[in-house]
Amino acid sequence: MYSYTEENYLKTIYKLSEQGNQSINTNSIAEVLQTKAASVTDMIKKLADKKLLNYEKYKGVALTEKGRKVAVDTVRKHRLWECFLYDKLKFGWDEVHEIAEQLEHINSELLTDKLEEFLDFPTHDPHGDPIPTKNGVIKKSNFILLCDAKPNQILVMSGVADHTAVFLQHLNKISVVLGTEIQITEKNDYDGSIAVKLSGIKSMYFSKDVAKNILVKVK
Amino acid sequence: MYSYTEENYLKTIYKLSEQGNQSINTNSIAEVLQTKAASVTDMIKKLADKKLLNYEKYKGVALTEKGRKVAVDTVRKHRLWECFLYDKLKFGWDEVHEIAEQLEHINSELLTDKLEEFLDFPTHDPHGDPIPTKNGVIKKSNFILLCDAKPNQILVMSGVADHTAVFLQHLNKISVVLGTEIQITEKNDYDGSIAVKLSGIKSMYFSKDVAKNILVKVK
DNA sequence: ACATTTTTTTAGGCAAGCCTAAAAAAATTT
DNA sequence: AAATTTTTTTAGGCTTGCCTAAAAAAATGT
Ligand SMILES: [Mn+2]
Ligand SMILES: [Mn+2]
Ligand SMILES: [Mn+2]
Ligand SMILES: [Mn+2]
Repeated sequence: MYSYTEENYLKTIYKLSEQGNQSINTNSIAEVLQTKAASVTDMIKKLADKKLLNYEKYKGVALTEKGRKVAVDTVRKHRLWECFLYDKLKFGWDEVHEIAEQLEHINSELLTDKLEEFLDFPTHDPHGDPIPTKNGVIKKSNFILLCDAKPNQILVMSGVADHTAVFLQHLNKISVVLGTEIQITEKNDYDGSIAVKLSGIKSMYFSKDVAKNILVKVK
Repeated sequence: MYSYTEENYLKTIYKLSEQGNQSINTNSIAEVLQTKAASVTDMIKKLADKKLLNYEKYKGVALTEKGRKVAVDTVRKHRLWECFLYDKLKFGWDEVHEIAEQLEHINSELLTDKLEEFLDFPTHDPHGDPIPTKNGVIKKSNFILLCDAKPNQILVMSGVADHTAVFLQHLNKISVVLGTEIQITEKNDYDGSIAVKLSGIKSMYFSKDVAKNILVKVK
């Protein structure tokens, strides 16, 4: 139906608009897709012709409902494949994204549905991100940043704000995975670092850089 | 490494050369790939530049060892994915090929290896075709055509010569699947049809068209 | 308000992969 | 051996998606 490239543009625009931005500008799309602004202008004209987004010269773009559906479906496939790679093939959570970038473009509705069933209808991917339903509904997670959480509560590690492999590998190293219980024992205003207790036993310090990229919910 | 299109050309040339043809001509490639001879000439020049095949004007092409390796690896991925779709996702054997045509181009050696392990190192795909090893070794099956088999022996259905969905669906209809035991009770020279007994009980007639597309081995 | 900087678009061009029509070579028929 | 048919290649052109350089518009600074 849509090309690999078209799906990637739509997905990028969708993600940028989820990050608050109302209208998405050319340069930010170019940056995410590692391409040039001129190429973005070319493509958004084509996507606008296909009614996948609304575009006014010099005013940025916004997805139409049709475009949003394609984008969300691509995200759905991406996250389902990440679950498959993580749960079934035993890839690490730092390895799944790159392969899912390829798999998300496989075009077969029946395959997506059967995959979902095979995985037992997962609600979140290995990074804690919600999996959109077949109808394009995506549940907004109410996770908070660990750096914004109150001390002493028992928090459950539920997602990441930084999806890079290096960050995920760092979390492996410090034994923080989805489901790990975290209790903030002390907050340092000076550098934003925090002292935590993991699983009620292991005491550690997290730098601000780490604390601001971990998503938690109160148990 | 190689594009979707390049892999498809190499796979097609490989399969044509497996079918006996020593040197592969332009028209036969065009026919399989549903394209024009002129497009084939374009592409084989590029593949020859990349040392994936040897090409002499008007003389046809033959894969180099490098080209054969790419082709066999694509076949390996295709058949492993067919196993996944059939064994794990419960697709019918008539449905798996089309989706595997997409999945075979996913580029990750680690993925292929982990998939193979997850499937418990299958030796044959859902159509009875052998799965090449990681090093490119492909075991030649010594199956014979049902129409060439001797009467009264107990034969085991082991593969198909016709891979089309309609033929596979017809086999479903007449309850012939991989592993079904077939005994020829009578051969009719006039029209090539045969009388058979399935699983030692069910008597049926197979037309020549059916009998010549079923591969069996003697039990 | 005007000048400068940044962002975006336009213009023109390139590679991959495809096409049709025409030319050239090879194979077949007479 | 010559004529005809078939196969293959060449020539030229199209679309997609990308690029650089230049022009135009918008945003920012003074
Ligand atoms: Mn991902
Ligand atoms: Mn993810
Ligand atoms: Mn197949
Ligand atoms: Mn097969």
